[in-house]
Amino acid sequence: MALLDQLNPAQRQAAEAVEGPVLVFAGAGSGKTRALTYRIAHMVCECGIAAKNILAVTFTNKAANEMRQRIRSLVGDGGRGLWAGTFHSMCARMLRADGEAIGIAENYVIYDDGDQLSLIKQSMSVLDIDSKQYKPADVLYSISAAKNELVGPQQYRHASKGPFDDVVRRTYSLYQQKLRENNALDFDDLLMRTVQLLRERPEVLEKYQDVFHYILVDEYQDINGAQYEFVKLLAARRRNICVVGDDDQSIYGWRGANVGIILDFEKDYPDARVVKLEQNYRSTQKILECAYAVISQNSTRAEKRLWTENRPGDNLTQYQAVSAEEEAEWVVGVIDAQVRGKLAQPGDYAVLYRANAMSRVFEEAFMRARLPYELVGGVKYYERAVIKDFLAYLRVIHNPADSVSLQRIINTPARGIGDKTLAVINRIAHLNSCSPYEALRYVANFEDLQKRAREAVGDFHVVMEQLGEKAQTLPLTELCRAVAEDSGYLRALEQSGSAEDARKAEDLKEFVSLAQRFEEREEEPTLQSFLEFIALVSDLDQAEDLGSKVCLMTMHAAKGLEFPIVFMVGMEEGIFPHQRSMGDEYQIEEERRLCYVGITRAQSQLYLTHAHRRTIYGEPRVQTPSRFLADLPDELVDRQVDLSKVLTSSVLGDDDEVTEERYGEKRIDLTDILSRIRRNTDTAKTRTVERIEQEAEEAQRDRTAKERDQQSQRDRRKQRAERPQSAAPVAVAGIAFKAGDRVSHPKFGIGVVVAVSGSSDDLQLKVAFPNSGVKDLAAAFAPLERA
DNA sequence: GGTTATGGATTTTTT
DNA sequence: ATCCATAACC
Repeated sequence: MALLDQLNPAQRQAAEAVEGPVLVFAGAGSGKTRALTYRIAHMVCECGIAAKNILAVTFTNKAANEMRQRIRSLVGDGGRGLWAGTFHSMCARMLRADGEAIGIAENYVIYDDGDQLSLIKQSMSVLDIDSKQYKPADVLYSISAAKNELVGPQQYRHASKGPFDDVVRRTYSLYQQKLRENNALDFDDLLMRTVQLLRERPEVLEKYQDVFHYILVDEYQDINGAQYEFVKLLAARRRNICVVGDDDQSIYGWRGANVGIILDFEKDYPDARVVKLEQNYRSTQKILECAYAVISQNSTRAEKRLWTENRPGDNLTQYQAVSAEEEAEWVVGVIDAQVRGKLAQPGDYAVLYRANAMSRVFEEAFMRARLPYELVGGVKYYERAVIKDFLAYLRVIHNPADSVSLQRIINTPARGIGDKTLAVINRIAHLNSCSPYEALRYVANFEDLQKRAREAVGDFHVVMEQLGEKAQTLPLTELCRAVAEDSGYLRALEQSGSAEDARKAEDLKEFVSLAQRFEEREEEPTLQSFLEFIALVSDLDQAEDLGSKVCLMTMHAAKGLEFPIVFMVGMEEGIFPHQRSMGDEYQIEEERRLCYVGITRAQSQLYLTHAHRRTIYGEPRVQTPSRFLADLPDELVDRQVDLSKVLTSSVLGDDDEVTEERYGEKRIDLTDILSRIRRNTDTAKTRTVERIEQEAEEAQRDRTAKERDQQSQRDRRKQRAERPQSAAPVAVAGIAFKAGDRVSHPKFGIGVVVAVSGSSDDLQLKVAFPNSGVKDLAAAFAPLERA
């Protein structure tokens, strides 16, 4: 049993409970993936279970790949045949194989959000619904929510029947019909229709039940109704179902995830074994304590508490900036100082924000400081217009019934086929009850149209027909090249002369080489498998050179990741928690979970910042610190609240913030803030000299150790989490300085303390000044003041 | 049929 | 502020 000896007792329990229903609560940083992979390895190597009888379902391709890889490295070829995939890819596969039984053609295409929206708009306009009064996006959202709960168009009845529900119901029916006509499924259909298949075709269900003897579901807190039913059906016979998740990290409720499902697991399976992974290997004690202080405010959660054998660590730092710009400057200043002082590398940092819109001011600050950064998320590769255009060509070739794609490309590049011509095409399609693509061939005889338009359509049709022929014979890459050439799209981009189009042309060429790589790698590189891959695998080209740069991302995007040093920025009411969540306690709880996720990303240091004034949608506003900041225990946070900022703007402004600053729901007046600040300074001062010296020395030792350390970057990160170099506070003339502090010097101006060394009598500070560079200063003599 | 003005809204986004 | 969509233009 040497295999499982490498797990802690709780992890081991999770791995050993092979038979029957198992619920694993896996807290942040508790070694969940480790427990899971060892569990599977144990099943294969020690229980004699064939890998091909195990199904591991995840939400992301990344998670699925990671699982596959780690299993392989544990058990080698024994792991061959393991079913590891996302819900959507498993469903797509099942529908491809058996969908015909419920009327799904084998060459169906998968519609993404954009495609869905255009089909919704199309449907609404047919139904003569005013898209100003009812926003298509809202309607789509409701339809999606219905599908996630397995409510079909017929059953769609809302409890509160209003005009909006009526609109949704009517649109829903037509939308589904249009999907059928286009031989398309949207993301939600993949799940809903698979459940339909399994419910209506017992022989199909049995077939899969006979394959998947053991089922494992990751991130179970994020599951929606359809996914729940899918898993439940597959597991019904053998009941070997192991689900893993953390209700405290459920942050996708707005996308249909239902935390209640994980909390109800024991109701579904009363004999379930429940394992809690509560030992955290990631963060310092203080970080975990703060995380708990926040999350424990939530009322609906399974009680559990992370603990760690890691060191207590540094206090958290809270910083109040004057403005969004100064907030970014401060964050970048701290990072820059620490990096220059060799306390950390850019890849050790993450800047986390609530919404992508906040990335910009940080990008600008990082650019000015010439610090390498990486924007994670944002506009995705496959969502770029060029790529979508090109894909639309491929999709029409594969499935001519796809009218959404046809509409996208029929005048891309511009060939003089506008709305009017398109309307004619649609009318012909309607009259002949054929698809718009088939209608193309009749346009030539349609006298209503100008000769020019008819010829343009004819030419386009010929090109597409020829490409369709080529698709039968040419391998994928060649086909892609032919499409790029014959469509005239590449030429149009190259000839346009604009820099933007030149970049698009490059993107397009890059996409062709991506197809080539797919062709070389895949066993069956058909057009169909390629399109499916693109639709379901969005994150193939991520995570390579990440690691040497500061990561900028949303807190959602950070889930599952860890960083030695984390900045959570924009900690203000209305931003975090977000304005649109503030009305509803349930949504506030999700925001709080998001805050918990953010905090638990940090291994050794955590900074929380908020701006006193911020321009939102072009309107300058005075901001209130986030209620989540008030949840943090005072003794664990050094709050750098600059009273002069508050006072200045309060005196200048005439709003009701004049005498009070709000900390969440607690209203406190300025004298209270003053006393808080004093208290915090005192805490810093009362640290014994020995203690401080010890920390400073430790930091120094770590630094020298690091020089020798030849481990890979990854290992280094880990180590830092366990024994991070501390920015040790040092008491000088009654003032505690630590790395990251802002100081002011009469000659050099404002700077940031980068490193501290020496004994209490002879303290040496390294201070980075933006204009004068890094200076070595003796704390006892240099005329330094806190800035 | 393509180009510029106006109005409106504006989170998060594993698939 | 800025992006997007529709509308009124050329």
